[in-house]
Amino acid sequence: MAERFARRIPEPTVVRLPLYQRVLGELSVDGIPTVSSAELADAAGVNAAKVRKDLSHLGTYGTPGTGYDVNFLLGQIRHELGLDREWQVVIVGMGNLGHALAHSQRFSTQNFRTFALFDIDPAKIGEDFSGTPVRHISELSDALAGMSQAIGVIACPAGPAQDVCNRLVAARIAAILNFSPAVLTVPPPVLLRQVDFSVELQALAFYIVHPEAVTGAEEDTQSGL
Amino acid sequence: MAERFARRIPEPTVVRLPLYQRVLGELSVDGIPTVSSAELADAAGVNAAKVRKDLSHLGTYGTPGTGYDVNFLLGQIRHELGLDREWQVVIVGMGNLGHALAHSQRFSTQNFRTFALFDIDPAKIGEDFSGTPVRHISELSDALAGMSQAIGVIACPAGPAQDVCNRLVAARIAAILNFSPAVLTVPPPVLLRQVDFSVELQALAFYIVHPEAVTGAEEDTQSGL
DNA sequence: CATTGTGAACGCCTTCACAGCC
DNA sequence: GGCTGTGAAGGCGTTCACAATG
Repeated sequence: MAERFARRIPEPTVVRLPLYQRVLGELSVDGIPTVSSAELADAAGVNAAKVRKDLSHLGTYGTPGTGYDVNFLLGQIRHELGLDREWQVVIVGMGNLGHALAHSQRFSTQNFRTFALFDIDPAKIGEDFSGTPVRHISELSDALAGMSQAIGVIACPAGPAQDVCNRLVAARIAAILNFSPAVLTVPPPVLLRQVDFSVELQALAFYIVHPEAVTGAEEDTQSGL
Repeated sequence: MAERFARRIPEPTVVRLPLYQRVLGELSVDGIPTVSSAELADAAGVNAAKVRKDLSHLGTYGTPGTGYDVNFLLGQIRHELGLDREWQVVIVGMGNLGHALAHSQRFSTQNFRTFALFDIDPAKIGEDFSGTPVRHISELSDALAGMSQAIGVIACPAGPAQDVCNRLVAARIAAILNFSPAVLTVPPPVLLRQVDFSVELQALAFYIVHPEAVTGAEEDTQSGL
């Protein structure tokens, strides 16, 4: 059922797969039939050895002397990332960030379907986002009833974040993407990832103050992910 | 001038410093005088050994048997992160995400001052965000003239992102935080960091599809950053 | 006696380099 | 000849464990 012996894929590789997926998608649209690891590496801003090692974790898909078949490799990666099925996403917290995420092309693209929106503020209930109404957070469990592998996005302030998180967990969410600046705790097997703007901003400030601490980017002039 | 012999601080540590900074800020507000590495670790969602090793990169600030002085350590970390000075931030791209970032408390807090907003769409020019007007991107160089260490935020679509990036570089920006799903190239010594929502979403999807690939979180039930 | 700071061991990802294959 | 796949080497952060210390 799974692909081969399901060798474990390192997390750094997992995070680069979406990058390759995006680049391959563009190549596919452009009708380019094959890519070498060097070309793919260049477009993705990494080095060729890393690309080959990453792809080797998925299987032996390349052809020596030629490279990789763009469409085939794209399909394999999309499958590996689960992008060949549809994912239900719920967003909790319809402040400015929630608005932005709900409107985002990128959430609706790639088979991530924004399925429901929630807030705790009565004033926001009922607002409509291209057909999806904002509902009160107390309806969360009902809305998620029967969904087996939904993904929750927390876009509320840090204060209520753990409470929202608990509600999502209680509603049997499979995974949570947390945009609030709060350290959250979830029980297994619920998955949790964090996106924190201010951490990135502070990291940039650190490296401006400490230029000597910058790890020189290699071949090209770009900083890695 | 610099702190001691400016030992190089590993990037994973740099990224955790903002986390410690936040937790210590809360402890400070609560009037708590000291923390042990175990307590700090717990609040930050990491383990105690990591906290001690991280902090040891800054200096010998702890007291055996007692722990760390909250206010003193907070000051040291804030200094290290450059948070004891003010940072000018410009945002390019005033779509939904740009709106959200411009309004965000977190950008205005922590001494990051949103100094100017830009867009290429004439319809958006002139809109006002709590006193900061949206200007046309062609004014970027003028607006940044004389600023030595400004930080640029790219919140536009992938298409124009490299062009925007080039304009920021030409305007002598010190660092760029890129929210667009594009691989950007900048010349040194310009710093670049990437925040990509859809990568995180796709990573979550991957781990839902491959539960066996999840690296079990240790002590507590939380997934790391 | 609780807790720090750190050398050493460990694990893991990255990079190298080249045999193998088209 | 060009390029992949991969074993081996290298580098680096994490974890361990304990001597040192107030």
